[in-house]
Amino acid sequence: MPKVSAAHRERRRRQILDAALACFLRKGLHETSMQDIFAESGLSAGAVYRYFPSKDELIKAITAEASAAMNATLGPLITQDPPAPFPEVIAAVAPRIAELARDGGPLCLAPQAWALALSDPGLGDHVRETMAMIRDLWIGYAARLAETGALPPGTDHVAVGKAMFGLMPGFLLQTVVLGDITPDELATGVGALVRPDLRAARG
Amino acid sequence: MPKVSAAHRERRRRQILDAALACFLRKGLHETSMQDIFAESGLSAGAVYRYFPSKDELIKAITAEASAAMNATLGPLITQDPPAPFPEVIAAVAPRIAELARDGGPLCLAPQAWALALSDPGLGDHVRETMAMIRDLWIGYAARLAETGALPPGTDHVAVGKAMFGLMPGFLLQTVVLGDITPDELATGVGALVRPDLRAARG
Amino acid sequence: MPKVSAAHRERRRRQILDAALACFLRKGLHETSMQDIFAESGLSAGAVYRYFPSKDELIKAITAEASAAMNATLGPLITQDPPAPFPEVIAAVAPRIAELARDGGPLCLAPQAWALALSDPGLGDHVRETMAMIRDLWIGYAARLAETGALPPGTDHVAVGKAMFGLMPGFLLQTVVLGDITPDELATGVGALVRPDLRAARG
Amino acid sequence: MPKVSAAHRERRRRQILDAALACFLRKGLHETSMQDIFAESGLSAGAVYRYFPSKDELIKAITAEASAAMNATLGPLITQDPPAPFPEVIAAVAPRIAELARDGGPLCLAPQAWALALSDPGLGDHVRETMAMIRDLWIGYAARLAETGALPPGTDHVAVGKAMFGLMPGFLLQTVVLGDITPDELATGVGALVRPDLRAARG
DNA sequence: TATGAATGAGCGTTCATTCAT
DNA sequence: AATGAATGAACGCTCATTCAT
Repeated sequence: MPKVSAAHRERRRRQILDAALACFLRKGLHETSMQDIFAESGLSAGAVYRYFPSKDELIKAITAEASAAMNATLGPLITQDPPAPFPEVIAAVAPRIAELARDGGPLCLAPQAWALALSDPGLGDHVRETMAMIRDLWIGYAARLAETGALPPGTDHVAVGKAMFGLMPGFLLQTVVLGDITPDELATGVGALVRPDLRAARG
Repeated sequence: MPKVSAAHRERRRRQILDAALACFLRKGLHETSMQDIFAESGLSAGAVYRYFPSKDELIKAITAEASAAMNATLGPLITQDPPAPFPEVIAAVAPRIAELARDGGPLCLAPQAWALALSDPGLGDHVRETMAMIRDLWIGYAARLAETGALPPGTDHVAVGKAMFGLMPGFLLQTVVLGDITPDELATGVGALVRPDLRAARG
Repeated sequence: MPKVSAAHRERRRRQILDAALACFLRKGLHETSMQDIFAESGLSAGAVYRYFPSKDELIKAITAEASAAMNATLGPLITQDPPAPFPEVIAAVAPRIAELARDGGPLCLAPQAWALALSDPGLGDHVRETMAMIRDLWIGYAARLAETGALPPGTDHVAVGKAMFGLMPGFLLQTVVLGDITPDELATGVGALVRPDLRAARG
Repeated sequence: MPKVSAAHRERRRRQILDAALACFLRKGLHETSMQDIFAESGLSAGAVYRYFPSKDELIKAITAEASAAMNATLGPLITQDPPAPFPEVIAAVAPRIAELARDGGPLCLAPQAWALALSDPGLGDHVRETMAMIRDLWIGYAARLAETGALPPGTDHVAVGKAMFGLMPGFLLQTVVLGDITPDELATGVGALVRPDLRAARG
């Protein structure tokens, strides 16, 4: 019989996750020490370690939340059938990404997570899976586009999906690193680039 | 009057830079210790510190080399006037990026450099400048495209340049993290996406 | 008036002691954490601490059980009067020790207890008392041997008892550390060493 | 070309080993923290770790010194051919052991080393090897005794050697734990126990 | 009686950097 | 110019123990 309620446990978990996110955003993943997180959360070392067995697990949990947010944002917009025209999707997705990436949003950590994929084998797998999952959303979208004839017959929808997905890191990077791109700007730029029939109404 | 020749100093610098790159690629920027670099270079701590006053400077020098390589690759392809059609540029740029990002190429470090921009104020400025510089190449290319009429009059060439630039991090990431994209695939995907007049011959 | 029956309390005590012994044998005294014991016993921290106020007390209780087992084994064999011949005693004692020291027997902990005597003042006294008590058994045996004339008149029976006792740690150590001595071997070796009249029948 | 002389390095090593020995004797192997050793030696963490890569290696080095001292003491006394009579050997060995075990002598650590053999796999092998090596000295001695006829033909000299070796831990334990045995007492006790022909002059 | 969340000092170890030689 | 021994603060993590429930 648990000594504290599941709600209490969940609150503690959140408390730790919130503190960790704040620290990670402020100082970076590597530069944040566990002591920083203890201080930020107001909890002791032991308390934090009861909920997360290692710093890596904490990072995993935080990045999982970020990718879940990304999925939740992206999913409804690009899994609908028939698919919305590409410029519309970009115009819808970009502001959501910008929102998640502004000022302490969890997407600010994405570039650090990408870096992890290259230097930390353990966390790397996790990052790779997450990235692949989100890209699959785009590939699926491209497939639907092809099916509905918005892309010419014989189009390699996987290649198209990879290219579409590839716009997102670029936008995110310009948002969080350079800070001088707006969602509208992306929509405008992409709109000016793409073929007219991708702009056509659905169906 | 210098005690050793400039050539000797340059050789030493290279020796250190090569060792640092090897270590950074193998273990990551944060995970590489200065002692790793001493060992890899065969030099003593003092010797390395004579040439680079801190680990940060070493990272800066390495990332500067990577961005110089990127510039050197990109420059000739997109600064020419009149500008080449966009799909041709992508088809030319993608293999060069893939080459620089494969298997110990310096571009493998790019995601780690991006991450630095968000967590390390000192190195961040450097990364930001570098990134802005490369993006300016794309914005200039878009401007020239607009001038030559390949983009409709009134097109926001800055937005277009930002979107074009944004494809590169996405391609790089899929190359180094997921490892399952080819330059051809990017060219195909982008080709299927862009407007017919962007594909027209130059002039 | 007790809230739970003495039997219940005794059962709990055993449960804890059994778990502690299992842990101590598996990981060693120092390497075993209290949380290991909580897990092994299936009890909570609070429950264990209700029965044993500290890890030291748990160790004391475990080592007391081991030395009680040793006493119970040794006592009947060497306190009888008239005393049995020394080789016979060794031949009887060695297999019992080997049995208690094999594979999870409590005597496996003896060397760790000896070590404690030197590094932990609190537990040290307990170990010292225990050791002295067992040695007194041997000194008493030597005294009786002297009385019955199996040792020459004027023999320093304390010195003889100390020497006899001293064979036991050596045998135990070879059993649990090297694992390549049999009780028979000890009996053979000692038999070949001792004076003929110590081998004579009693009385 | 080394920056400091080999002599300097050896002095540092000694300084660390001496500090470690002092700490280990005072507080025990487990209870001594590396910080204790830094403080006792007057050196920084980094300095100590330059010479010994881990606490385990420090313990190995210390116990190796103790066993080397034991070998050096025992060797000349029991490897001579023809072998000295057993009581003489005991009378010669006991005071040397007592000396090494008194008051900060390295043999005080022996029981802790034995304990390690049972709880620490890494250090355990080292302890086992050491113990076997010393026991082999006794087995060799018993073999020579058998050859010279001091033991009856057909005597199992391995068993005799194991029994002889076994007296040493017992004596050591009584010396360092109980502190109430003298080398003379051991010699007396053993002398009263052994067969007359083992006391005969050599050859 | 029993729970188990919480504590926080302390652990072994690393590492960027300095400086006497 | 070059060495490499030395520094010492900081790291991620553990653990015997307590106490509100």
